[in-house]
Amino acid sequence: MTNSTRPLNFVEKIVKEDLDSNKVQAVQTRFPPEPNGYLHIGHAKSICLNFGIAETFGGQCNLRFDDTNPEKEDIEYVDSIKADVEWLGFKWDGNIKFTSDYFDQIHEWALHLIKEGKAYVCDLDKEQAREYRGTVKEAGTNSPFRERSVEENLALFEKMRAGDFDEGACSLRVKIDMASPNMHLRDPIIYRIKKATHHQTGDKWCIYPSYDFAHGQGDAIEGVTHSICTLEFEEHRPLYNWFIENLPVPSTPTQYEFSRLNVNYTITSKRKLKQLVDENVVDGWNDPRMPTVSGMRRRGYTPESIREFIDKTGVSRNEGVVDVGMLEFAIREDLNTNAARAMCVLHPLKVTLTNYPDDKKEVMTAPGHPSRDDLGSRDLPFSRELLIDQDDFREEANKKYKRLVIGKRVRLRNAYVIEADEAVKDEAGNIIEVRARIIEDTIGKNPADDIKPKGVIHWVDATDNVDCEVRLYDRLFNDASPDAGGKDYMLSLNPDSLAILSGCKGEKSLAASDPESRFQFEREGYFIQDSRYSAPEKLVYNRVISLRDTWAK
RNA sequence: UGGGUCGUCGCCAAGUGGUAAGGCACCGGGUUUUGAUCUCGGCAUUCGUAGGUUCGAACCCUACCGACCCAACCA
Repeated sequence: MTNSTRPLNFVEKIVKEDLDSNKVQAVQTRFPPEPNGYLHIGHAKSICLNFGIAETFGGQCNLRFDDTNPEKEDIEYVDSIKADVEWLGFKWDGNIKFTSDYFDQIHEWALHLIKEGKAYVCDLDKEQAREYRGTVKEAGTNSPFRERSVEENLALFEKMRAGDFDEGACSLRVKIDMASPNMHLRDPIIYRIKKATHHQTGDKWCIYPSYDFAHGQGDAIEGVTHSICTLEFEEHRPLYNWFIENLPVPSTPTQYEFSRLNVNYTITSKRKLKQLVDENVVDGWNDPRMPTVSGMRRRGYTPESIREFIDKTGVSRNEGVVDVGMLEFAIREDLNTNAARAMCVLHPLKVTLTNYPDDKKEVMTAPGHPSRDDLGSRDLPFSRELLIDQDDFREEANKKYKRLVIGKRVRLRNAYVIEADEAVKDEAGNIIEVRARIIEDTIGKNPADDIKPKGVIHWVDATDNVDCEVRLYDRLFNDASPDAGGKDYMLSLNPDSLAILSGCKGEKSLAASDPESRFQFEREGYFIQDSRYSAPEKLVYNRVISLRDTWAK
């Protein structure tokens, strides 16, 4: 949600000014992904910006697939992108658009340019074209095919279209300036031969327009007023404008650039993310450790938290790196107020309450949330044998340790205060059981002798509980900038990014919970059932994020 | 000896000639049956550096330094 009190970002200011000055009547934006991969957190920023602006200024935002390269694109991606945009909570206006919807029009515009003497078919191959283009510091040279006649160009382009040439044999170029300091203006290629089947147009075409020759035109056709993209397209803007000025387009959109989102300890490059998937470093594009929208969704992030994170992170032209801590803060903030509480013991250790009758059973009642009555309450069976976490017991400890210690007391959350008497060990010396006593009449009140416990620990009944598997995630990379300066990010993978704990014991109420609902396992963190592996007979929980821990080990 | 863009607290980010918002992180106090939450307080005499203009500059000018982008028939 857009925070109404925050100042407008620079793009919003431009939109507001254009609206106030009547430069535009209504704002029209678009989110233009290429369907060649899954959406990640960086795309989420673009989505929030484009849809967000339309929303706050009463305009519209289209979803348009920029599908000018059939070799890299696939319908699978089209579907996942649609699902991700919707999940994030945005609705595009009208039908979904495809740049390929405009191929006929774009083709006509290519013809228009040829007739105007502004475009020509060039027979230079890739390598030759590169040589003629010059370098970033040296001017290029005109192609020897630059002065072909309009008739010849028309005929040649038609042969390209008809499939008479092999891929790479020639291309259609626009005649601008081979000496321009801007490389994109050195007679850019606007149509190339690709004998590939397109996911939308099938085999209708064997020539496809380039990004530069399609994007702005698509914007113009859709009446996009503000074409928002990332900084690397800045140098394309003169070309973008050139086409808008030299073609009889129906409207005149303007391109604005903002800096893309970078998050430390994270990579956001489709190619690199794909490598993690292909090499099975992760469990697919939606692995809970992936910065993809689908991965974050499976991890347990809420759409609200992602939108909030992006809002707090701002929009500017500064190339910065946002601390993952901000993302973690956003999801903790959301889940703290919205997730129901529950108890789950991750590393069970048996506690026998020696002064509690073997045949006695009680049912404790605990609130679903400390401050939200609407989240109801839950019943917690309690008996002589309980389970607590191994980390919550020590035979002896210093005063800083606020959990169970022999001879000391601790509060069992939502139940009695207990005092430990002895630790039972196996032959190897491992503690396998703690023998303790309850202090009578301490439910909801302090001990009568006024010796108050220092801490509170969570627990679960030793038999009346639900078994589950818990997956603890940590950052995928140990390096804050895994791929900076051409570093090999595969070398900084965190070997401990996933820890699978089996035999965890959760409180009884979990068995009946909705697979989609998120919980705070008290004193541990926030969890959600894993959409891939969890089943009613075998619950699997993903840890979304741990609780903030100032005690820090 | 090309062009473009950017440099405000550890991180993100307002401010655009009138004397440095906010968030994250961090550090303290209080509350607390989650070492959580909540709450109170602290946290840039300084805006990449050096000059200049001005009564007054982070904002204007000049030079310098640093970072990023551009030589796919990718987007």
